[in-house]
Parts: sequence; structure tokens; C-alpha cells
Amino acid sequence: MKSPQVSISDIAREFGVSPSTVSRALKNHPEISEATCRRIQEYARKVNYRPNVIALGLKQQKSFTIGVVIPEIVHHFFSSVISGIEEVAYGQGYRVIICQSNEDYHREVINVAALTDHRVDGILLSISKSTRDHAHLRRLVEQEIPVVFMDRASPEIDSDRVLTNDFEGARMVVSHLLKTGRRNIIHLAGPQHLCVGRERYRGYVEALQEHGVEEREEWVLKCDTPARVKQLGSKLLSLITEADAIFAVNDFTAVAAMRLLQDHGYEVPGQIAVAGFGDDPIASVVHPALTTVEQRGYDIGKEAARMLIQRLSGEPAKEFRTKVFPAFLKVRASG
Amino acid sequence: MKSPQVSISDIAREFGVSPSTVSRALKNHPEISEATCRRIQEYARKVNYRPNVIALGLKQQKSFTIGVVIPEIVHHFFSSVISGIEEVAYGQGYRVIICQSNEDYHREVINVAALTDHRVDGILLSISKSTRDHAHLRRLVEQEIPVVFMDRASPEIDSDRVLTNDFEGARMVVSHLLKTGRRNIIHLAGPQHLCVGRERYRGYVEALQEHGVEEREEWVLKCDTPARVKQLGSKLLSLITEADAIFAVNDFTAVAAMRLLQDHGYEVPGQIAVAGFGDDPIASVVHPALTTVEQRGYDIGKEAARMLIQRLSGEPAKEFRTKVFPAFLKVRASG
DNA sequence: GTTTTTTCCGCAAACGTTTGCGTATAGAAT
DNA sequence: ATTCTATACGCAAACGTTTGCGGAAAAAAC
Repeated sequence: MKSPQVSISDIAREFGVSPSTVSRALKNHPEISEATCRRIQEYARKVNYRPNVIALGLKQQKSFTIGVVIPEIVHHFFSSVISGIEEVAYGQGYRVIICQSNEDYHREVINVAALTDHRVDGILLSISKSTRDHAHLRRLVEQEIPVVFMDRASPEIDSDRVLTNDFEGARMVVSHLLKTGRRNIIHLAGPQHLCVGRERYRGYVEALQEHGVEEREEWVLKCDTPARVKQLGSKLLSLITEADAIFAVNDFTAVAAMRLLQDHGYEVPGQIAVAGFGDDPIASVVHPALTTVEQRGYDIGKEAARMLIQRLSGEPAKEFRTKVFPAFLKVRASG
Repeated sequence: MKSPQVSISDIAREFGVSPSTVSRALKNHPEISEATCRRIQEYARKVNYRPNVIALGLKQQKSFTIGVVIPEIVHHFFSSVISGIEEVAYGQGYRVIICQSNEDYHREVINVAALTDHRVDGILLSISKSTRDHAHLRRLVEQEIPVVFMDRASPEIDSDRVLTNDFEGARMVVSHLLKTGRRNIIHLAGPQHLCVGRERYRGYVEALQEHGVEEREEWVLKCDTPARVKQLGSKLLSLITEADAIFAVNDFTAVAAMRLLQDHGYEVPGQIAVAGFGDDPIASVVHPALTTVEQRGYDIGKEAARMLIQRLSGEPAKEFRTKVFPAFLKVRASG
């Protein structure tokens, strides 16, 4: 009971006509008689004819595929982004193929190459933490493959980008800490070569200035993972004796820091307030619930896919656009 | 400064030879002179020639693509599965294209059709909660497209499958509750038409029997989402007056139930023990940390991809295999 | 009855690649 | 000088589809 995929030629043979006739009949081409159209379409339905997208791609020099490169699928933010991309892409007849860089530069390069090998029509990308050389991205531009950056954009490549207002988000949450009386705020910062890390740091600084609090360099630590929190454990614990709040560049780090403090007898938010960034599901579930900044991955993914597909739709190359989504302060129990 | 993709014919023109010569030269075919091979390969490297995978696919009737259909990417378990799939697939020269059903039957059908339209070589699939008709899967078998089920398998389709030992996991965790003195255990159960839900329920029953505890029908509730917990709120609260433990079919539901109880003054685990299934990141982060069963999505994804690719490698169709991964009890503070 | 128009369809090329087979050139053997 | 044998390469078909152009047959106009 097998029924392999049937091709246009198969149908043509069945009716003793040429493949071109079948091709046209299926599209109700005016030069094909109504009767023929009907007969062929009926038969095509019956045998469940489905056009071969690969052959179509070869012919039209288009794969109807968009490639996605992200650091890690397992992070809620990125899986939301993908979910958003998927939603609009499939709606427009595009499929999406996904690669992870695992925050590894080399992997990212390989992935981009694999995607271009597969002749994707465009690429949606979030650069990895370890990416400093952007030659592979420049190559994309040369090959005229449209790219839309999501969240983590390359500063040196001119392209479309969809971002969160990281600066404002960070400013808001730090401002909130300051308003509730905190003055000595440690910042667990992300890599400063990524706009995300830089912008959040800038927001932190801005909030301090607005409130007339002097920035203390030794209170900004390069620390953006739970593992790094563990590594820096004693340093953090010694710093904390003078501090009354922590603002971490992401929720995982914030939670890890909170755990560390709690394990050492500190009370959150009693003695130390803690805030994160991203509004990961864990934020609302830890104890105390984490004050953080909501970042809508789903919307970012949707918008990025929309921008890319629009550019693929052959409209005369417009200027590159940057869409910035607002960030939302989520005040919870931790600070 | 553009450099569009170069084809074999482009290279052929450059050297005044035929495309066939170039094709062979690139593969070090013995019938091509060494000198020619060298010159052509050198040039190909210089202009960064990359074979057109689409054309290759057309020719070889193979797309080197595997399709994945899962309920929801944003769930940690499924994103881990994808991560595993991705890991082995890319290593073997396959790319993966991902679809979500969002637990919707109709979406699942559409997705499967989209994947076959794109002539994927095989499909990795977890059926959605609302899927009861399996005709779309039967069609895959008819079209001779290999399928490997992951976690949620179709009982009526004979195919490869990669599962977690849900029965044993559930039995272990319920057994653990019983050993710590709980006797009146409510089960928040998943859909019984899915093997996952059924097996976990069976494990629950088995543990009760082993400990000589009688099963009470009214203590098994069809409830597998936080939303459903909220819906059933009052019913649950009335039941709980007689119970001393809850075993939920997944961690989200367990956490939601725990929250509900805590909000109503119950102490976990003092008065009521709570256990979940899956070991989602939130399990270790809630307060008290959730006792649960670890389920290794990453391994499942890797194994499923391996099984599929092996079947695609043209080895004479062996018997279908079912690989069952063990489940691991994670005892934490909640019970 | 001839010419023109219309209707309906087929041929062939193209997309990029692979591959069986045919063949020109050169050198070697006779 | 003729025949043979390698050597090194080209031709063409195929994968499934689309599309410009050409053309046979039928209908319409004269």
C-alpha cells in the first residue's frame, strides 16, 4: 500500500499530454481548455499531487527557506523568539531551519556556512558571546543574503535589526531599586562587546546619575552566568557587605546570586535587593519572586521574520530599519 | 563588492572546459589529469565555490533535511530534544527544519504536509495532545517517509520510537511519597489517550498497589496545565483536606498546585507533599524545591536523530526499534 | 474555398549537478 | 605506416518545474 510522491510528468503520462500542459492546467492558465484543466486538477487531487518545492527552488533560484542562528534554544527567550519566527514564516509559505551556536564563534561560522550552502533566502541571527570577528557576516552581505539581527546585533554590519530597549529597561529597574532606597548597587554585567551587555550597563549608569549616586567601578563585575557567580562567590560575598542591591544582566545570574546570598544567611530583599533582566519563567517562581524586566521574545521573533520576508519579497531595497521593542518593568518581591 | 554564489558552470567557463570536467575534477576523479584537478580545485577554493545543495537534492532525490514536529518549543523538555537532534543531525550533514503544533491537531496535520512538500527525508515527531486521528501519520508510512516518534508516540503506527520510562519514573516517585509515609495521594493526570499520560498514571497505580494502598478514583484528576489547576481550584482544595500528597503529570502543573496550596495556607511539604515529572528548570528553583523525575530530552533527541539517520542511510529496512531511556528520581524538599 | 483568427497545446531550454558513454589526441606497439 | 591502448575530456540525459515561442487544428471571416 505504498503511494510515492507523484510528479507532473506522471500526471502528463496518465493523460497523454505534455508536462507543460499539466503545469499550466494546475494553474488555470487561460490557454488550457476548461475541460482539460478540470480533468487534470481532479486527478491531481485524487492522487494527492504536491509540487516539488526543491525543483521549484532550483528553477526560481529561491528556496523559500529562512535560516536562524541563535546561541541556545533551551533559553526561554530564544525559544520564544523562534516560536515567533515560526509563526509568521509558516504563515507566509516559508520554512525555517534552525542552528545553534552554543555561544561558540566557530560554531556560528559553520552554521552560517551551512545555511548559505543550503541556499536559504535570508538569515535571522543573534550573535554568540564569543563572536568578535564578523567576517562571516560581512560575507553574507557580499553574497547579498539579507540578514536581520535579533537582540544581539553586530555593530559593524549595516542591516535590519530588531532589539529590546535594553538601555531603558535597565534604567527603569535600577531606578526602581534606587527609588526604594537602595544606594549601593552591584551590577553583574554581560560582555561589553555585545550591545545587549553594553546597553544594560549604560542604563545602570544612567539611573545612578539620575539619582545622583556615584558609580563605583569595583561594583561592576563581568559576570553573566550562574557558573560565573559560583566562580566569583567569595569576591561577591566580600563586596556584598557594603552593598544593598544587585542588578544582574539576566535572570539566571540574578537567581544564582540570590541563592548564593541566601545560602550565606542574607535576607532578600530585607538586606539585599536583587533584580534581573528578561523575565524568564524562573523569575516568577523563585523565592522571593524576582524583580526583572520583561523582554518579549515572541514579538521580536515575529517582527524579525516579518522584516526579513518583506525584504525577500523583492521590494526595491529600502533603507535598513531598526525596530526597538519597549521593555517592561516587573516589580516582584525580590527588590 | 558583491560576489554571488558561483556554480560549476561558472568555473567551467573560466577554464574553457565542460561542467562535467569540473564536477569530476572537484572529486579527484581518476580520469581527470592531476594538473587540471589542481588548477580547478585551487580556483574553486579561491572563489569559495560551494555545491548547490538544492540541485544536488533534485538530482539525488534526497533533501538531506529532516523535519521535526513538536508541540511547543518553549518547553524546556522539547527545546532540549531539539538541541539533541540538532547536535547529531548537523554532524551528519543533515539540516533540520522545525514546526510546532502548539498542541493543535490541525496544525500538526498542516505541518506534516508542509514537511513532505519540502521533501524531507524523514520526520521526528511528538504528537499533540489534541491528536486523535492518525491518518496524516499513516500517510507518511504510505509515502515511505521514515518517522521516529519521540516521547509521545502513536500507538497505531508501527515505527521507531524513543521514549522515557514514564511508567517506572512515576512508580518511583509515587513510591517515594509512599515510603515517606504519605498514603492519600492525588494524581493530576495527563490525557489518557497519550502514552505518556497513561504510563505515568499506570506507574502511580502500580506504586499504590505495591504499598497496599487502595486506589481511589476520585483522586485522579484530569489536569495537566497550570490553567487547569486554576480552573479546578476549589475542587482541588476540597479534595486536599483529606489528602497528604499530590503527584502531577508534569512540573508546571505540580508547581501551580503547590502555589495554590501555599496561597491557601497549606505547608509544603509539612502538610502536603508535592511531586512533579520532567525536572524542568523551575523544579529546582521553586520554594520548596520540587521533587520530580528527570527526563533527558537532550538524549532522547540525539537518539531519535541517530535512529532516523541510520534508517535513511539506506541500510536494508530493519525491524522497528523502541528505545526507552530510564527516568531518574530527583528527591527535593517538596516531598 | 481561401484566408485569418482563435484555441489549445507541445517543444525545448533553463536552474546546478552527476554520470554513462562516446571520442579526440597522443603515444606505443606492430 | 597502420593498429592498438591509454589518457583526458565532452555530450547529453536526468531530477521536477516553469515559460517563451512556435504551430496544428478548428472556428470564424471573407
